[in-house]
Amino acid sequence: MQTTGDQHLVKKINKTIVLDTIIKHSPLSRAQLSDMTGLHKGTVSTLVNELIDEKLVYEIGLGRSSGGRKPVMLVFHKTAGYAVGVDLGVRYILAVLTDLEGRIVGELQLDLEGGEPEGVLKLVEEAVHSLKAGAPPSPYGIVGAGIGVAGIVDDNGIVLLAPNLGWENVELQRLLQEKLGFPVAIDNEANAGALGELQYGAAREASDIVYLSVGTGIGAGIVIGRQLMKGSGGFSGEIGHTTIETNGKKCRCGNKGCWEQYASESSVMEKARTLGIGKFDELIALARRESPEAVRLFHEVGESLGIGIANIVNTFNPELILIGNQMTRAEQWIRNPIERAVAHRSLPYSRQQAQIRFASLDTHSAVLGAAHHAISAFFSKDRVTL
Amino acid sequence: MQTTGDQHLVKKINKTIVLDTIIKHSPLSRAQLSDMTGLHKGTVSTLVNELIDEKLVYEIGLGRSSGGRKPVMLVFHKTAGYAVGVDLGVRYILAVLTDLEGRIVGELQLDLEGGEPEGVLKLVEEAVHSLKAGAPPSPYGIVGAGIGVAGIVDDNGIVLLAPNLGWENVELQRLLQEKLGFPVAIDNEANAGALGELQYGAAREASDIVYLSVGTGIGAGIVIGRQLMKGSGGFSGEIGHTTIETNGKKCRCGNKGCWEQYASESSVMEKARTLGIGKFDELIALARRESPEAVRLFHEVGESLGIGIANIVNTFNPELILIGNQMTRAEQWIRNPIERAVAHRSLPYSRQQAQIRFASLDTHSAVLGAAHHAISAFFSKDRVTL
DNA sequence: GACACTTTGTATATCCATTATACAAAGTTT
DNA sequence: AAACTTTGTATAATGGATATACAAAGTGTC
Repeated sequence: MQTTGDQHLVKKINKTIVLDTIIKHSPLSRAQLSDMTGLHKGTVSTLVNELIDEKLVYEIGLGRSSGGRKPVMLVFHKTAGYAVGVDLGVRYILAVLTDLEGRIVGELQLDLEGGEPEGVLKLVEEAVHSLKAGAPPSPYGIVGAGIGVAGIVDDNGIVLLAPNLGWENVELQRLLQEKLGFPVAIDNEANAGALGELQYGAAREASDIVYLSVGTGIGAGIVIGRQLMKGSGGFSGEIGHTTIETNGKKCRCGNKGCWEQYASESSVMEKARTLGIGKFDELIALARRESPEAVRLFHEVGESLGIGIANIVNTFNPELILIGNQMTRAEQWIRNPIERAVAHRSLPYSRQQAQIRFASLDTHSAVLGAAHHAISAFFSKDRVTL
Repeated sequence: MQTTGDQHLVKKINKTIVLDTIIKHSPLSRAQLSDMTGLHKGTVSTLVNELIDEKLVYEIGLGRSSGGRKPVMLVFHKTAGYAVGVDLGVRYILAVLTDLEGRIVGELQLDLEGGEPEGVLKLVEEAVHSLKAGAPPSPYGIVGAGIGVAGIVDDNGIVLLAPNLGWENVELQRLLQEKLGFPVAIDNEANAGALGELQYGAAREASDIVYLSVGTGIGAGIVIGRQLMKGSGGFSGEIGHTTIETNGKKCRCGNKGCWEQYASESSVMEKARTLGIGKFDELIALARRESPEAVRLFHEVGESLGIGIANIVNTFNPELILIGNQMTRAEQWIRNPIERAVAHRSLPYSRQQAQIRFASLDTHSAVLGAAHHAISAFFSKDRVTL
């Protein structure tokens, strides 16, 4: 039994349009809203007044006249509530408190040494509580938390497998939600990153993008029509395990020649270790000092990255490919090799439209995406889009 | 200025729901419709009566009583109009006339030897006219034509490149529409095939599928949430040119190690030629007679197909992968090698959900998908879905 | 067969969004 | 100061959906 149409639905649709327009273009008058949305003046008035009652919008006073009565300017009440975003990495927990526009108002980072789910959960809980304590008073309080996890997450917020954390079948969503007392949403780290860039970063204007989280492994957050493509079980984007070398290096996953064996941070570090370099930071530092070996390693990983990116270009015809996570730090050395490989290996028509860029939110793509997930869940009750 | 909500929209939404339900479950009474859709009895009555006026639905008489007044049974008027589907292959033109439910009521096939767009267009036009002449009289007549082309097609129905036809920048949609006098829709062959299987074939119940057209090359029609994923310019699905062997065989596209160099019909035939076999039919015949060489060739191509399919499984997490076009004919020899390769090379969670099957419409996936495109365009004026 | 009960489908009233119209308030321009 | 503009609200009209009542046409039971 699908959702049918009635007046209530119409109102939801129009209210969504009005609120979205205010969020995107405020400050704005009712008259301007009517012009921009095509809704009748009276309709806009009614809806805006309801939004004001709900504390989601408020009036900031009069604007400039253009030959008549001065308009009352409206703005989105971005501090009507706050959201928490958590990036649950392998070696760290990064947590932020944001307002409803995704602006960071509190941040907290702590190191992690893997460990049992219970212990890590405790730490996450503490981090969230401490951020919550720092949140200014607001009508809605903390509207929810979003967590981005470096692992495979299913539709029910269960972490099926997080190899680098050593987790299997952890009911993260349920456990955290019980402890925190507000809604919790779980996503994998690449999807969270894609959401973050889509909403607040380099992909704000884009529609079809692929966000690549290049760290220990390679994961993709795939966005089609500004919506995450999650796959039938929520497992899509495990693109690091696609084969780019039929009889290539063995991978932990059981396959041979997986992309991430050639293009991930781990794959560079494996080679770097033969040069006596143990940490990614050191390798970056070496490359900065123009060490030919370090630069060569990055050139190699860049070419390998380019191969997989060309595959993405041919498969998805996206308008934008964003490279995120640790590997962004090597941008200056890998950019050219990537572009060369893509130029050689992708089809002209798709390549023309595909921009390749680096994540603009830096290390914060995933954590902001997670926060956005919470914010969007908060609004989703009253939202309908066509 | 987005579409806003009003009563007209509500009516469209509900009418769409009612018509879709009738199409899917007819024969059906108004009372049953009310139950199934959740719409009020009176609303259903009004909408059904309008659909009857529009000749899209009619009453076939009384049904069984279940302890009260007998219901009036309604059915979709599937012959209220007809659609034309054309599969414009490299060596043939296959055209069908279908009713509004996609059932074939006329078919026509002719050989093609490549050639200039003008000549081919003329042939297509003649084929369509001859099918149109055979269509029974109906309220709406021919509602439109859909064409599936073996090449790269953009959003405006321009065939940017059809290497095997030798075409470049042919304004197929405009040219045909002018000549035929009814709406024409152009798709590439893989997208058309995906649509066909989605609507009338093995994917009728599925939501996220990848249809692989494995012929001269390999193209994919990617369906997410029962919608074609077209990419930002309409060029998505050129999956045959993804790299599975970094330094592999050279491809016409300029890349090395493209999947279709190992897993397409052409790639098998290239090997077959060294055995003195010139036609795919011969190779199939040989394999039927259990020729070890022929069977070995198919085993090899099966394994290669499996590699790319595993990549698809990991990337998309689809519920269904359909293998279509010429290669379906080798099903009995390639099925096991494909499954073995996928089992070795894809991640367990995604693999569990991914069924791999062969196109159930056989050689007609694309032509029926093309016809469906025309039908759905005809209905789209009055359709809104949430 | 009479009676009670069900089921179907329509007719009419009510509800509630939007739009249309009118208008008051508060500007600018000449 | 007078004429015109612009903004925002109040009230009526419009057109959908739902709610209610009811007639028509069944079934089942004694």
